[in-house]
Amino acid sequence: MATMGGDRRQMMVDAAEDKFPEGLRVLVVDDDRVCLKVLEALLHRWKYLPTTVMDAKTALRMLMAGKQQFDLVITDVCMPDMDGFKLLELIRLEMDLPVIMLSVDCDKKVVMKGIDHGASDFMVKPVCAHELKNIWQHVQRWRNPKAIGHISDHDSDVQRVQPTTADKSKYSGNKRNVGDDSNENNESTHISSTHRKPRVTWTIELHNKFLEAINQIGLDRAVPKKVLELMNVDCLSRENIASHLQKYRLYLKRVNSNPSSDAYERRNSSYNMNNKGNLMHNHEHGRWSVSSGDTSSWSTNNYGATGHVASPMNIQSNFYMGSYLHDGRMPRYVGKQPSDARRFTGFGDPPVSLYNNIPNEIMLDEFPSCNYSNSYADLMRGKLMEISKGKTPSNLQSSFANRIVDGGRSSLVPPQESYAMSTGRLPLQNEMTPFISNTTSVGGIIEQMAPFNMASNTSSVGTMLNGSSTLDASRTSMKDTHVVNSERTTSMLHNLQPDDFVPLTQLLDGGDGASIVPMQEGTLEQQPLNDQLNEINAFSMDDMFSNMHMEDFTGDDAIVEEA
DNA sequence: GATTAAATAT
DNA sequence: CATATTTAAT
Repeated sequence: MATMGGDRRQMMVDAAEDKFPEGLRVLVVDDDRVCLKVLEALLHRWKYLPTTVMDAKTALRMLMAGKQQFDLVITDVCMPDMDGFKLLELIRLEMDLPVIMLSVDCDKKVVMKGIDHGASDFMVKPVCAHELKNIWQHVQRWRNPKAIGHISDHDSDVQRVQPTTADKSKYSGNKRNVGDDSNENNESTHISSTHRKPRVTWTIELHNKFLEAINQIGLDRAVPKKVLELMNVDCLSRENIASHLQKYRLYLKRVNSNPSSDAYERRNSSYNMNNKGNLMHNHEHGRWSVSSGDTSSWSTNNYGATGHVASPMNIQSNFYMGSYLHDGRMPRYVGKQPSDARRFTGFGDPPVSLYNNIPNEIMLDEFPSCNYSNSYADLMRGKLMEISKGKTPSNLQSSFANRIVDGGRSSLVPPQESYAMSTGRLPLQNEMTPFISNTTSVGGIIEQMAPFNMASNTSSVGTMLNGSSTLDASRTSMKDTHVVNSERTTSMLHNLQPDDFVPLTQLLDGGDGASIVPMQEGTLEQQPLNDQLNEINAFSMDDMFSNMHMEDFTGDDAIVEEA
């Protein structure tokens, strides 16, 4: 990190050897003058170089100034202008420094709050000299988590709360997102010893990359390391991949072995498999999931709000290859929600066009036709109506675009995806200003979107994808994704994803023979290519309707109700 | 209170 | 590396 200069480094080296480092620059923040003085004196005694400040804002300014480089911050919790937690939060967000909290209050909650927010330690006032002696270890551990074990200090009644996991953090990885000013080469970035690694959110893009890699390597030969290499996403660690791979495999297993999990799917399997479509199906706990025969489609929000079709039909050993979704929840990534949200807000193309000549009325009627006249359907209908009339549904706000909301929890999203990221938990969920603030409406939006989507899906079957894609098609770039059938042709499938989605490339593979995918035959290939614009719609509608007719809906209803 | 994604441990 | 367990989130 920035604070580590040449001799700093040496210092750390010394520290690693357990040599007591001298001259660590400590910024002490406390509105209590006496405390400040005492701390200063004590720190001096241990050869630290303390700088004292009486308020958090000034402290922050000093820290931000950059000029002054500090190795460690000690801050009181209770301060008038800005409390220690806030300061801690900001520090976490903007820089990479260990912070020790100080408070007269040794209430467990307070202590935990500090720790949870990323404090390296929590000391209860009054602080004794010996407690300060080894604070350098925090610096060291912060910088190099694996180097040291425990901070040795036999504290009095000081509540040292240090997650055991802390010392165990291995692997560099740690990509601290925000403002990771850290320059140094990897190594330097450490993880807050006291913290869990930031949670990685597997966005659709990421997953697509993941799938690409898998496809390239072959499911059976895919190992985390290779996948990681192929993905070439630098914020991921091998562990992240391993974890995801594990989940993915479990998903595949489940899906393959337990067809019953989705009656609908079974019934339509043939369609499904070939299809281009993702079937929306079930969901658990009120969540919809998209199942597809294709790899890249996912629902973006918990309700399967978005469908993407992109599909490389590359088949992995089994048709399911791609579909990630798993139980209804897997794809809950919200990464691009914004786009989707935007899509529904009504700007851009008049929704009407989405349906390509099909009167809205019909659409509207058809969809809910699934006889449930439950509020959901109605709601949807309402929404759809609204939208189709070019209105922006009241509750859909565009402002929501570009926010990353992960059901309230924030996660790290690789920068390259240009998402705001947050540290594992630093960003207090409720006050995480910079990136995810004011999400209040977001939840609502998502909720609102759900019905809408369902509506489209409701159409039965699935369609989610289709329904959505239709929408997408109309307003998005219509990038084409080349899909190579195992066999020959490269059929062009429109990538219905919103522009920002990373299109799947690849696929040609032909992986295992299974790849049949005659699929598009019916629709796609036979479709007059020149239909260009309508192609998609046609295709979507086709599916939609065929599905609708194929099924009497009862099945779907059942599914729906199941929820 | 159950379920899950992702992290972490084995 | 695979698999199991834990954690933190809904």
